[in-house]
Amino acid sequence: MSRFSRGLIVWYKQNERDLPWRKTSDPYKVWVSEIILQQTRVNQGLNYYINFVNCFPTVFDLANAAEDEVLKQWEGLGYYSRARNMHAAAKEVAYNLKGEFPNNYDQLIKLKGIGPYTAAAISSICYNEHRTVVDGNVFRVLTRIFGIDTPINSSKGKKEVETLAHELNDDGDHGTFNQALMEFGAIYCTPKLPKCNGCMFKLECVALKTGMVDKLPVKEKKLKIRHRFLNFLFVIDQNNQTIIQRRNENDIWKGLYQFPLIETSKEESEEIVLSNCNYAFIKGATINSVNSSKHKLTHQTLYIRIISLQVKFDNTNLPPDYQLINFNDIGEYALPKPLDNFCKHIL
DNA sequence: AACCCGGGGAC
DNA sequence: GTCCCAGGGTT
Repeated sequence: MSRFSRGLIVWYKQNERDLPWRKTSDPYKVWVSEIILQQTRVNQGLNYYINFVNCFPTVFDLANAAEDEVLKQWEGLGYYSRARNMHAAAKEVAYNLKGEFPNNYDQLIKLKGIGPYTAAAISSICYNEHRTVVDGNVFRVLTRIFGIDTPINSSKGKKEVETLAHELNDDGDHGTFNQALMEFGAIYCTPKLPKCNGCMFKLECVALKTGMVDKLPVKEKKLKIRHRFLNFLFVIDQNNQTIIQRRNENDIWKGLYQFPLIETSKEESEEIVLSNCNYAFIKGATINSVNSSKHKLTHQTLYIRIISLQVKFDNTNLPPDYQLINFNDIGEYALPKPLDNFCKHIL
């Protein structure tokens, strides 16, 4: 076995963080941790992991839960398809696989929400299958140490790093190697200000020798940011009732709940927004207040406006798919972050 | 291959 | 403001 893998694993055993999913061999819990940590830093996902496995201790508990319940646990974490796909996969495991979690890469990757990374992670960590993970950390560490300047978001660059990583994963403990490589990227070989001075690879790192540390990995293509103008109507009547609607379209926040929405293509005044919408329940309503905020996502900038309206509901006018609830029960529904912030603010 | 999907932390 | 995080699904 190579000096690289041996040294890395020794480093890991001395420096690994104390994290709950490293103390279990239950593939269900390892799976939950891997899904939560997709595109999510450990510090952001840690409490969600603890709450999630507490709420759904086994794959049967998750399978038997309602989707709204699962999404409520996921509220605020983002990328909600992870929760929906994990719920669907839990049903598959519980009902069609008799609760026995797939124990190899080829079966794991068939489950919804499990792609090449997660299948490699679970199969190597739980079953010591010889699979190698390639995540953002692995891309960064290996392109720097080996001086690879092929764009990592090209298929050529991906394959180059995958092949290298798999060759380096030549110690017998493949799961530990994978976790060590990712941990090294997360703690030492960070995107900004990596700790090159104390790095165990400082003598051989091509990027350090050639002054390319802050240039690698190379990524081409910049994404365009879409601007959207979301006007929500927070209507409330004398009995503290309000209207919500489940987002079921293929868009951000699918499966979460929102107040009645009027989306415009550009900034509009409240008067224009209200006059151009055909919600019957706002007839004769008076504006209590208007709350504006900007919510920045990776691919979209959302200009959020929440118009609070005092109304008297005429139940016959409630459109289909809209629900009348007591505002005191709003906490039972998973809300997009900006709406959750609003509700917490006015309570 | 290109695009979509959240939220937050570090700088 | 910029970058990117223990990625995956869809088209």
